[in-house]
Amino acid sequence: MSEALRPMVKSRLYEQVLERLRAHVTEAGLSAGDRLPAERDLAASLGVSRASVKQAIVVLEVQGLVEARHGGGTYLVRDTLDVEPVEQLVERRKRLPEVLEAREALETKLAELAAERRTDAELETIREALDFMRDEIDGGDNGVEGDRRFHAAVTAAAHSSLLAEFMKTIAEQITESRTESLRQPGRPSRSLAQHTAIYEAIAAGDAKKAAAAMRKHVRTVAKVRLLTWVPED
Amino acid sequence: MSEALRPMVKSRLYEQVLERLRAHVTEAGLSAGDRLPAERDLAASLGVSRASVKQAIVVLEVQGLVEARHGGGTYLVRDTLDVEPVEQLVERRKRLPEVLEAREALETKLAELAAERRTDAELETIREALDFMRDEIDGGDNGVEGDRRFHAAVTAAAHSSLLAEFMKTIAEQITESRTESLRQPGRPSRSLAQHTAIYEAIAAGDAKKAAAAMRKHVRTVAKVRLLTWVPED
DNA sequence: GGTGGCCTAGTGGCTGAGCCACTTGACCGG
DNA sequence: CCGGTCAAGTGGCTCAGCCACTAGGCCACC
Repeated sequence: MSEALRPMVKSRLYEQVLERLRAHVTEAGLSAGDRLPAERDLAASLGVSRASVKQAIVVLEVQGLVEARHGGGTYLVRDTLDVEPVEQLVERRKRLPEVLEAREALETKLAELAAERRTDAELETIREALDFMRDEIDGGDNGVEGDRRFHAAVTAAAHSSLLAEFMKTIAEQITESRTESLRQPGRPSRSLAQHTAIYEAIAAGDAKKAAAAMRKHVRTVAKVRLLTWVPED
Repeated sequence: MSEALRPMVKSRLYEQVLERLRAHVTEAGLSAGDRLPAERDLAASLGVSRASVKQAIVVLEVQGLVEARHGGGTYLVRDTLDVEPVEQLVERRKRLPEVLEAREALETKLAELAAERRTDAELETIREALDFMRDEIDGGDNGVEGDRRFHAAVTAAAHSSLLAEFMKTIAEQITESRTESLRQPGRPSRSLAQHTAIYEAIAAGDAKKAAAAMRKHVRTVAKVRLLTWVPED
């Protein structure tokens, strides 16, 4: 596998402008309310066209970091142009332990809510996911798809779009840990048992037991993941 | 009152283009992988300059909704251009019950982690917040600022930037419920007692007890809030 | 019948010049 | 001192055009 299939992402010009802009704000020690240089000046000093500067400013505008006043200049909204969005936070691999903590917090509550609110149809969907996982495992697979469906179904049954949204932001990282966890010998069948326990608590409408079962399950996954954890960079 | 103080939010042109673009994708039934019309065609059919179309596309690009390939066209990454960011979700007032659910999920875990990880300095900060709240209440105030500081200190002591980030997205809503809760007669002193219990569990390093105390506290707040809850729109 | 190279139309990336609308602040007359 | 005016500065937007790159058809060659 050579470097032939490298990322090869040619940085767009406005991205470079963005970086220079952030650097400028930091170096010049600008803070909220301060005015940025005029677009024309920025274009000239950065050696790019005004259109490219404009694109960068538009990006900062939609991110709420800057406010452009027609005829009055462009102003900083915060003390920095650096964005620390959840997405970026999640990017860092070393944050995986944090992701698993967050998962425990969220899914425990989701299981509790699901036990209280699930409709019969939603319960059926959860059951189907469980069956699917069982079939996968019986067929020699590790049941990762059934696992995914199960948790998705529980999340849906909890009827909390806010918690669901939080889950979505860490979904990718969870997928990683799921795959890794289920690769451990003997894990799939034990995982199925844990899922079954969660299902039964939700079916019975026992919120407390559902939460406890989910917590136990998630902690098991986290433990496996942490054992194989190797700090990076 | 004339129309003099109209909304006055002059929508930037690229924002209008953005809307038209989203509408087009929906109406034309485009899905992931499909190609958008060429920039020149879009500019012509929307009656704007190519630069404005470009700004809109740049916005979609940084949001990861679209992928522009130099010389190869611009392609949809998902089935829609609509974004449902957490912020937007939180905006809706009717979601407040969900916010309180999320708060319980997050803060319970935060208290647990704080009990395990807090440094002595962080514990001291939590204690100071508690003292501050007591002084406020003794002075006839409702202790809302001390309350805020307390939860902020616990969040910091948990050392989980991801959970902290989630808390930040619902911070504003929590402030509302906090104020409303502490306005109830007799609430401030009872709230102080609950906070003290949380503090002691964290001080003792008892994660389980800290989580339980925090859960109880948050549920009390949620209950008050829900009692005064009046569905809107 | 492939197979590989070439060529061209189409497309995004970017520029430069320019006009308009709006803001700001200094200047001037009362 | 006040109020109006005006010019410079600034963002909003357009137009026309060049370049770099991609995709797909075409053709010569094997």
